[in-house]
Amino acid sequence: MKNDVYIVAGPTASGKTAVGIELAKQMNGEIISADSMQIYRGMDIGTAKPSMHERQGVVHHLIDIAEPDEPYSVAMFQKAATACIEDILSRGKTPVVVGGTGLYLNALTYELDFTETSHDPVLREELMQKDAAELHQMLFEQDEAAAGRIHPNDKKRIVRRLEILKNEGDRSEYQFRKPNEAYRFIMAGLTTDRAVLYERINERVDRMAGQGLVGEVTALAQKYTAAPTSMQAIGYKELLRYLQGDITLERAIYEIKRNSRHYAKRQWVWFRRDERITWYDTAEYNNDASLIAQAIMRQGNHF
RNA sequence: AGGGGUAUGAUGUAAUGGUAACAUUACGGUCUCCAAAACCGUCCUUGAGGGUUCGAGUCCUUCUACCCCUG
Repeated sequence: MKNDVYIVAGPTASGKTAVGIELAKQMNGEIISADSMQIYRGMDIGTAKPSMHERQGVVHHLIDIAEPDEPYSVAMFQKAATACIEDILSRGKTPVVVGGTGLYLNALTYELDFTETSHDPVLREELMQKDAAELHQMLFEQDEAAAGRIHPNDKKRIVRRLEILKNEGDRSEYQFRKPNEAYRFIMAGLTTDRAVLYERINERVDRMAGQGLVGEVTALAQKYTAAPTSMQAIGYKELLRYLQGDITLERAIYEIKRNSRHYAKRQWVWFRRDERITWYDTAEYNNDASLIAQAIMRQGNHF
């Protein structure tokens, strides 16, 4: 019999953190964060990282495991999260994966093939200099199928594909979305009325500002000169521009709110098409994390 | 109150009298190692009325609103 692995997904500010903690408390579980930004140490306020107090003694994995200037990727997450699941199960506890990074969750629930591809920063840099049309032409010559699938303007994916082709040849034979059969995934999605969520996002950004987000970003900017991935995070990239004097603080806050709304929208789109997810409208549960956790446990039992 | 100026989508702007355009927002979507990233698509406009003209965002006129100057 396969072991259960609970997954709590949903857009930002939908209440995943609290529900995950309740779920873990009620079923003797531990939490694995599937969040591409809570990975980084020191990025606390802006990523809405749960404080030690909020964690209520529940063990959290994959939070604060990298420095902001260290590279991190899905491939590393896939490996680390799988190890965490095994570790938690071996101690007789239940893994509860909580997170809003869709690709990370897919890396766990599907058998995405991230076999050792040597990163080739030199090649990448070189290719990024070229214009999109030229790159797409190069891709077309080497892999017609991929060229058809990837939009000519999508430089990032074209370059990535060329990198794979150069370093390990064609591996187009792999299945597209092959489910990971190793565990029984119980997938729950949290959602609520769009206008309500957007309002909550706006309020949360104001709260983060009040809690000292500007100070947090200032400290990080002083400590790390180059942090390519982590400083793309919403709340950080905008405030960096403010600190450099490019935009006003008011404008930065406005952009953080807007970018957070866009992000939430993309998360919806991503998760909505995943028919394995059972959705819970948090308003129907009075936004009570404990009640929602109980409903998700019933979902697990009825599977 | 007198004089001058401006009026184009939600916002900022463009259009020798000749198909009203661009960016942002909003909305919809894509996704196999930077994913809070990257990329694609859709909607919405000439302040109101009258006139000149084959044809008006553009020229004339009245009104309205806003801005500046004077007292």
